[in-house]
Formats: sequence, structure tokens, C-alpha cells
Amino acid sequence: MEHVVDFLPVVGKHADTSMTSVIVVEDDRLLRQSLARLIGEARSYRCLGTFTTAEEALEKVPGLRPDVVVMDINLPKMSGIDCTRQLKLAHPEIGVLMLTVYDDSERIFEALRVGASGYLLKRSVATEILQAIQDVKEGGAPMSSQVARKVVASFRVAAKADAENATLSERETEILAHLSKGYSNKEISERMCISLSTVRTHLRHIYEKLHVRSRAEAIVRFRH
Amino acid sequence: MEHVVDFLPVVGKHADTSMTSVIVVEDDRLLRQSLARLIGEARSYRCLGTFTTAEEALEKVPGLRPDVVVMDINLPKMSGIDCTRQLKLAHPEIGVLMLTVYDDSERIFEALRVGASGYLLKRSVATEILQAIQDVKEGGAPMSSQVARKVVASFRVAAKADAENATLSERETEILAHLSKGYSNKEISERMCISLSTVRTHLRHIYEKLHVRSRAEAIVRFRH
DNA sequence: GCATAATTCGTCCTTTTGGACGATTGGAAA
DNA sequence: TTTCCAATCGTCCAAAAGGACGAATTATGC
Repeated sequence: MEHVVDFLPVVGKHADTSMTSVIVVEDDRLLRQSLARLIGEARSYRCLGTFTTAEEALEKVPGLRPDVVVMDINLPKMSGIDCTRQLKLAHPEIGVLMLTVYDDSERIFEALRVGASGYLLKRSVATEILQAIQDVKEGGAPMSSQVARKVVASFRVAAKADAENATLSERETEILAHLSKGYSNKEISERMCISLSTVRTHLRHIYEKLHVRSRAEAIVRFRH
Repeated sequence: MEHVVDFLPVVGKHADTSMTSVIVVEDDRLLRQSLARLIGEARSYRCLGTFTTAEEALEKVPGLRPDVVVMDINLPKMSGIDCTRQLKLAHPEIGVLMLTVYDDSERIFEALRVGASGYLLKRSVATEILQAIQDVKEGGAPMSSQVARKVVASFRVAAKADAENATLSERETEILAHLSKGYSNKEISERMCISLSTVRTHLRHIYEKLHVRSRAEAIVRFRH
């Protein structure tokens, strides 16, 4: 960790509920330092620390318990999106604000999908940045109106996808039942008298609908 | 299928409860034919058919619903033991009598462990064979007194092994808990801070103790 | 009749899992 | 003290599973 402002309350900046504690994860040194300085110097904001990689952040952020993590969407090795996914899995209470240099809808969507609360363009001015952090802490979702519109549109898709969750088709339901008895794909194909390929196609559809990535997860989901 | 006696009742040999229907799975042509003839000609026995491979037997035996399958322990490709395991999994009501040329304790134990009811030495005489088949149909377990003694001894081991089922070690229990949440080996290794190798070693031990062969089966077992 | 979904089968490729081993360390029991 | 077991890590190999596709046929709803 390059820059730790402090771990104990500082005179005139008590760690009470009015303080917003922030972590910055950004590999570019200039941007990282200017963000840390901006946050550290602002009234009622504290920068608990900064990290340059997703891996380091994942390891140390949970112990620091920040209100908000400002995360570069584009980090070396593990991306900020993957980092956000893992962080939110373990600590859903921590708000994540994505940092991106340009209006990359695809990656912003992906980030929001894995749990980010909003995003900031790197060219944003100081007041916007602090306001966005505050919004995230208070449960808001700062984003541009263009992106907000796209997000609303994507929610329709998501809602549709979720409706399909409940409606596994007949064959898919049969296969899920076999899965949950512990049978292998080969055993299922034999019992249902269909090819292995077909079993696997059904499985892929089941995984998509249930939002899982393995038979183990599907079994768990099936058995509540 | 080489030899199908009949699928419909034959005059003087009605398929009532007093009839014992048998399937023979044996790759040696001479032995297969002589067994089929012996069974077919005996009063109150019917040979529903014979197969030369485990694979063929697995496919067609369920449709024939025999009382007893006489299974060579030593078949080409898939062994009679593996065939018995699969057959008993799907159709526990079908009795299986293993055929072996010599008193191979290890393999006979294995066969009994996977669900065979008893065994026959190939040198057995006709009356012994028919009596053994009848015993199996009636829920008995025909075996030589020497083997019976060993089986009793092995039950002590098995009882010990089963006691160990309940006593998964601490780490094994932790891993099983993670399994049953749908985590992959990699995720488990990260969450428990141990290497992938160690997770897999624990898993192998868990599978041995629970008598399962996949994580899906282990999850099902864990969740009753 | 046309769009949509379900069902079926396939290929190519990568990752994961499982089986069969060996080996080390540390602690507990005989 | 010796022996056993739990826990740890590893290698080599084979089988299973999964992802990303395409594609054909048969319903089914609008």
C-alpha cells in the first residue's frame, strides 16, 4: 500500500457516521495520488488507503472496511470488474464506484452487473467525484443520463431473463432433477435416451437461466 | 443378444411368481450356452437371455426385468463388478450372482461391496447353481463358508469404514460444507487458504468415506 | 404464416475434476 | 518409542464438464 492516510481518528476529522471512508484502486500513479489527495483533503472524507492492483485490493480492502471503493475498470492482470465481483460477493455492504476514461457502455454494464453502484469518468471534476462517492455511500447510483437510459433498457432484458428462470422447460426440468440425484451427463443421457450432446445443450440452457456455472451450483440452487 | 428363450409364457412354464427369471452375462461361449441350457431346462427357471458384454447387459437387462443376473466377474472392457455397480444403482431389486473361476477374495469382496448378492465358482455343479440362483431371488447370499468367514471379517472393516463415514475429519467437513455451497476446488482452496492439491486430496478422502465418485454425489449425500 | 421456443445433435477447445500414486510434517495413541 | 492418522503438497494421466459456436426439426403462440 503506497499511501495510507491514517487508521486512527485525526483531529478535526473523526471517524463518525458523517465521515465517508474511501479506498482508491488505480494503477496510474498520477491519477491515484490526485484522487487520494482530493479525498483526503475534503471535509468529511477520509482516504483509508490506495492500491495499484486488484489482487492487493481484494486481500486488504475487507480489513479496512471502507464505505466506498473507487476502482479503475482497467487494471493490470485481474480487471477492476473481476475485482468488484469478488469484493461484492464477500462484502456486499461496500459501495464500488468504477473509474473509466471513456464512455465504454459494455464494460460499464458489466461492472454494474457484478455489483458496482455507479461509475465516474476520469475527466470528472473534483466536486463531481466527491458527490458521486457520497451518492454511493448513501445507496445512490451515480451515472450519466445516457448510461442510465441504457441501464434501464438492460433491466428489461434482465427482467425477461429472470422470468425465464422460473420457466425451465420440461426437458430441462427433467435434467435438473437427474442432476440433483448426482448423475453424470453420461448417466443422464442413458436414462433419458438422448445423446450426450443434447444433455449438455440442455445443461447450458439451465446454467444460463439459473445464472450458475457448474452442476454443483445448479444442484444447490435446485435444493434451495 | 444371442439366446432369448422367450418373452411370453410358455406352456407348462408360466411366468408366475414361482418362476425364477434369469439373465446370463458371460463372454465365454461354452459356459454361457451351458448355463443358459441348464437354466432353461430346469423346472421353474427361465433364461430371459444372455449377453457377452457388460455394456450390452447394462443396456438391455433393465427392459427384461429378470429376478437374477448371473454375471461373470471378469468381462472384456467393462468388468462384471462395474456392471454390477451400475445395474444395482438403477435396479436394486435385481439380484446379482457373480461367476468366478477361482476363489479370488479381493474381487469377490469388491463385487459384494457394489451390490452383488453372492457368487458362484464356475466349477460348481448344476444343483448348486440352481440353488444359488434361487437363494438370491429369495434374498439369500450364496457363498462358500470360507468366503463367508472372510466377508464377516470384512464387515468389521466395513463397519469401521462406515463409522469413518460419520467421522469426516475437521478439514474434510469444512470442505464438504464448501462443496455443498457450489464452490469449485479453486474457490475452496482460496477460501481455506490451502493449495489446490490439498483440496483435492481431502476430496479424495471424502469420496472414499462417502462411497461416491463425484462432487455432485457428495453434495446429494450431504444434503440427505 | 411467421416469429419464438424447445428439442435434438454436433464440433472445437479449455478448464475442471477424479484416480492413482508418493511424500512430508506434526501430533496423538498404543 | 513406535505407529498411526490428519493435514499438507505434489506429479501424471484420463475422464468429465463447460464455453462458444452452428444447425436442424418440431411445436406453439400471435
